[in-house]
Amino acid sequence: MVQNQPRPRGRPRSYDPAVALDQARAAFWNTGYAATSLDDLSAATGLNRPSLYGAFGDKKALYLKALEKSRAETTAALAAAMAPDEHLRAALTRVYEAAAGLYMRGDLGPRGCFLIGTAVTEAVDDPEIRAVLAAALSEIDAAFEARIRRAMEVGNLPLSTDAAGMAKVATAVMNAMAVRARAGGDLASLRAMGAAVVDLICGRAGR
Amino acid sequence: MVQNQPRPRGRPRSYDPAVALDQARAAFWNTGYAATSLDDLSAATGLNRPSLYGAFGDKKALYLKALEKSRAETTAALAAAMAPDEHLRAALTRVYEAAAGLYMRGDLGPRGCFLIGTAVTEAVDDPEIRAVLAAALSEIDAAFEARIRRAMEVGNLPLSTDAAGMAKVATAVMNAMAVRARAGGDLASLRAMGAAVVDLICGRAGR
DNA sequence: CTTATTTTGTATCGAATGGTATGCAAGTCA
DNA sequence: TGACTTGCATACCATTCGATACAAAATAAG
Repeated sequence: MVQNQPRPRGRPRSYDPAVALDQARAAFWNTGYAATSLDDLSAATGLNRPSLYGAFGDKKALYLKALEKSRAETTAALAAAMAPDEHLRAALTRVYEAAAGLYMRGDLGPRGCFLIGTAVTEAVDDPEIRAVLAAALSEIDAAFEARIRRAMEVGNLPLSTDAAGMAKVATAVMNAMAVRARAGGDLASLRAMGAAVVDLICGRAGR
Repeated sequence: MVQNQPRPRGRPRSYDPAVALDQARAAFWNTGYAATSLDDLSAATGLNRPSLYGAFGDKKALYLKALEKSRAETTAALAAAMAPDEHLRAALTRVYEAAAGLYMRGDLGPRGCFLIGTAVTEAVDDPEIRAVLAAALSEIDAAFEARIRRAMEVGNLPLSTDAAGMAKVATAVMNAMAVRARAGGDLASLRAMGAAVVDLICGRAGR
């Protein structure tokens, strides 16, 4: 928290840039990057076009800010969820339950994960978007892999486990849950998918 | 093959609609539905706009035809790949190897699966696209599940196996491979992901 | 040949797009 | 108070968008 910051010189802005960014992201989230117009973004944020440009730059820059925010939030949330010392099964279950719940939210309908739902389409043609998406995926992989290695050290998983491969599968299920949410899948189906991969990773007996 | 069909009345069309549909799909595949303009489609197919309309209807109808074709091809290919009587491990390995190879192709760069790469973004706002995507996913699930059940009957998997859940995980990895391809992942990484889930499903020993 | 029928190419339509110039409003600083 | 600085709102710009009207071209039928 920055305190006692001297009031800037000119007219104060009438909105909170962080809030506006979230609102813009919500608009992108529903309809994707290409199909979301500046008018849509203006309506979603309450800012008119010139203010949007002043605050975030052009449409692409605004989208990249939203994308980067999602990447950071996802990585942070995942790290936090996997931190506690408990059984791997408990950690993974909590992660997938949380993901399923988050992915089913959305004003217009369940909209999954922002990265999967919007960046994947743009990634082929746009190197910047592709780079952020790749970074996010690799960070998610790393978080799962680190947690799996911890479980191996503690003896919850055999030492012969292919931690990297298993982590990729764990990430895959998270990504696929986001896909299913956008495809209209119900919460129970998402949860079942999470439970199934937890059983595969931790062994079904471990219940 | 329909033979001896009487030549239709008016001026013959100078293109093959099936080829044109594939070319249009290739354009959508790269940049997604919203970002692909009619000019792009016209350039990709060699048809001018009026001919596109005559052959396929408006942009949305053209996209839906491409989407439906992808759904049908995917389902058919999957059914064929899983038909032979062999070990589950062999069948799954072949499926993932084939998927990885297909997903890494693309004129502009690896572009994954058409359904995942283009329909997921549109699905929230468009019920028709969402329905095709949901149908495709559920058909893929069903194909995996049927194959897993066969393996259970033959004794390749324990009878206590959660076939439906396992099938969802199998689908998830296929979907995630498509995501990774668009995100710039290399072929080896895709193959590793496939191998990892095969090990998880069939047991690592079964090599 | 003429006529009927269908496709193709050009040219264009109105609307929506991303982006911006300009003047007014709301503050701080001296 | 008055100069200065910054954000806001209206109006506008050129371009691109999806879609179509219309006439020339190509073929079969009569």
